[in-house]
Amino acid sequence: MILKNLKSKGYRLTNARKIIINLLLIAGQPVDVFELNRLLIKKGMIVNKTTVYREINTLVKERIVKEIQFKDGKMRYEIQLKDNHHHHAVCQMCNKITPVVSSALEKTVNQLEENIIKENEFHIIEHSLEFIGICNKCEPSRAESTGLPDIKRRNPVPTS
Amino acid sequence: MILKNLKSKGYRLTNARKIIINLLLIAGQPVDVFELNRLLIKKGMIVNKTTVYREINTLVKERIVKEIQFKDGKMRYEIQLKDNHHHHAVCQMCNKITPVVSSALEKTVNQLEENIIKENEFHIIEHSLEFIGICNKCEPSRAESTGLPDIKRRNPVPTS
DNA sequence: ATTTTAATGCAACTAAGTTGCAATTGCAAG
DNA sequence: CTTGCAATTGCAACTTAGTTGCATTAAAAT
Repeated sequence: MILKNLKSKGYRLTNARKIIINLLLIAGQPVDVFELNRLLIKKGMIVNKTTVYREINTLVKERIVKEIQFKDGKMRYEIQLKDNHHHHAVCQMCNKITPVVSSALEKTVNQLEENIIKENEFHIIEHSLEFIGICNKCEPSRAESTGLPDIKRRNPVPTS
Repeated sequence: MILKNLKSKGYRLTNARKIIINLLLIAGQPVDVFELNRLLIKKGMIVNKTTVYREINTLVKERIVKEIQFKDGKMRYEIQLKDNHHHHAVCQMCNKITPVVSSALEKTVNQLEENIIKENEFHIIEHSLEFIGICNKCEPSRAESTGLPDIKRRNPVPTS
């Protein structure tokens, strides 16, 4: 369906495009370009990084892929499946990503968006909500160590 | 109070530190390092970018400053005042930032966080919620133009 | 005033992402 | 199935945010 949709819009179904879409579908969680490249190589395909970036931007533009930023300075990408709106809980230490779904939350957020549109006169296109924390697996090691978590961020927060 | 707090923890009250804190207090909205530098120069202070980055990281570490990412590839920083938890609506076109406050939303999010902690066994430290859209001022020009908004992003989404 | 150590500046570096351009390749039409 | 054209790709060089090591400077405690 994704491919057909793209084709109908004049895009070509190139190898790179098809494989990238497939990998993102399989991934099931946000991946960065480095990871995507690793997956491509594993599939026996070497795709230039320029192409990967351009391809992803095309998919973002066509709203097939959604961009997500955690705090490590790189964009991550996730396939947008219909009726699959969700958020993420990210472990500061191991970067493990857990999807978070809550209809109650969506309801409140949608309500709020309507209010913002009315009151602040601001047209909202989308929102991004991320939870940052420490997963169960990393929690013990954090308690043991003298230091703070081995946060994988571009801008590391030093030990307090 | 911020300065006293820092001093009590063994930090020195250097010129750069004091001015940076002041500028962030005055700014009242998230600023990036480029902007912060501009403000410093306007105040007659030239501070090396390394120092600015290091200073901000110190303030983040001490939870005086909060990091926020929109989608233009640079971190923004905002002073954390107590009882001032809020979110942001960002205009894709002009990058104008509007604070969003909603006690209903906080309530729902806190509820959700408790559930995540219980069910997913994930310890949540913080969350980030941003609304992306188009402000009133930019909306007309968008309607007129053939193309998409002049999105100020590192990874621009081309016109469809 | 002296000393200690945090903070600073500098220059060189890293890494994510972009750009211009020439070469390649889908794919539609004949 | 060949041809032509525009979309796509690869490459190399570039941009920009942020980092690091190290020598120097400057708070502030004594």
